[in-house]
Amino acid sequence: MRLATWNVNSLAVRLPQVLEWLAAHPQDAMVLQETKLTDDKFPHAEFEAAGYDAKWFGQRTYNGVALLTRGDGPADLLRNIPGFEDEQARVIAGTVGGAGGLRVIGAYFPNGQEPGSDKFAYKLRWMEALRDWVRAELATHPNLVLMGDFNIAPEDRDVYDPMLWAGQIHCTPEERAHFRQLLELGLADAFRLFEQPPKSWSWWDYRNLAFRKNQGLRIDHILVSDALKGQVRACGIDKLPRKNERPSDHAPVFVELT
DNA sequence: ATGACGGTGTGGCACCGA
Repeated sequence: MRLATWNVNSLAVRLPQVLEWLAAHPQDAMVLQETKLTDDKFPHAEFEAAGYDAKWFGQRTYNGVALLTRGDGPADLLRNIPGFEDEQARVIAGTVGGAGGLRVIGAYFPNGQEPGSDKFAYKLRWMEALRDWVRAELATHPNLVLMGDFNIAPEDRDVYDPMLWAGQIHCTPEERAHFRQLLELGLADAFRLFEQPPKSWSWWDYRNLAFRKNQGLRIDHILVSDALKGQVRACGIDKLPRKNERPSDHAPVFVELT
């Protein structure tokens, strides 16, 4: 089973690249973030033509998420965190493979802008709500994957210049504590289950030739539940799409389960 | 290093992302 996540930074711009990537790397489930499309504009026909069922949840200008799956489409679909009032479209979840199947949660964590800001406070509240909800999901779905753009670099080795980024957004102690709390629910960072090349990032700033200089952060993640941990065969980041002519600033992250 | 890039929506720029 193959699963992937990609922050596409506008699906209107990146649809051809997503279809191209899926053609080269077929997935059983893929989640997208930052589609930036209202629901009436979602290109579901293009995904259906490529063999994918699509579920989507978007809004104007910002945010927006989608869940692409092979087959009949996911069960028990959820949009955003139950009980958490949110005007922003950031979460989509569904179960693939029928009853007792795999619970797939795609999430676009808030950026947070700057520690101490209103947006940072929203990020913290949002992460608390997510954690509490994922805990409940795990209780009913032991086979669970939480993946997406976390906007958190969990450790210094996930940052090209940890001194420069110390205490900055994505790297604050509060954000990292929240990431650890997710792991403590019984989830594992699939990327770190394997030997990985040093300086592995999933995002590079558009500015300052950051990609060419490999100055980036690893902020896109795939967390697998303890029940699935033994089934993880591979996890990696595909940098190639970042070399496209009009790339997203993020690269897709993928995992293979037996 | 955060002005630098890129997307959106608006309108001749501002806002936001990370």
